[in-house]
Amino acid sequence: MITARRLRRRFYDRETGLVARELLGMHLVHRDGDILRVARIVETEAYLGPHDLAAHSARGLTPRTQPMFGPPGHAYVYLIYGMHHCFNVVTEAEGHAAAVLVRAVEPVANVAGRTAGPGLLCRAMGIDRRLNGRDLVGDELFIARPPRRERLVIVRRPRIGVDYAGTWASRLLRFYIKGNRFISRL
DNA sequence: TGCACGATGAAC
DNA sequence: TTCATCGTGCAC
Repeated sequence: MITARRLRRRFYDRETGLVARELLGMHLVHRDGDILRVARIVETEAYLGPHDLAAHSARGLTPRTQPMFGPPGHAYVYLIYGMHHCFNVVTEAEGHAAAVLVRAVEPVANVAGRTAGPGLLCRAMGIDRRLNGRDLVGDELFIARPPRRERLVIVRRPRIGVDYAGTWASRLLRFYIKGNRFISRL
């Protein structure tokens, strides 16, 4: 059972940049009705908290950003540009309001269509706002260690689409697996 | 109640 | 480079 390899709460209750890096290579799992969709995480971005001007939590606690302010190991799913969903995992202690955006995945099982981009991977994996706030230490939506431990070369880059965030725009908080062909942008 | 805009993706 | 499309947050 893949649930035996599921990440526990304490994995998420750590520094967000570290969680973003360690999520690379992990398997994102969505029990979508009778179908178990599995994909390997290959690209992430860290959003550190209210002091990070690129983070949604920088505008304070609002109905939308509520999951970010909640306990670690929960999903934060929101709609962007009126048509695309973005999937994040909440990190660090409750109230810290940090999260990791999953930007690209590589299909492993029951995932069809393109997955190189936050909106595309949500569509391919059947993730939408119904899953907002979902506990990732559960059976419907979770992240699990891959069957084999592998050595990865990780690339660090500035985050995508946050040019408005002043000095925070240039921080190296985007991470991806070097050479992977599912990366959203080089 | 109105309005500017976005952690995107696709077309041109 | 432009545009589709609409929820969110904040101004009025």
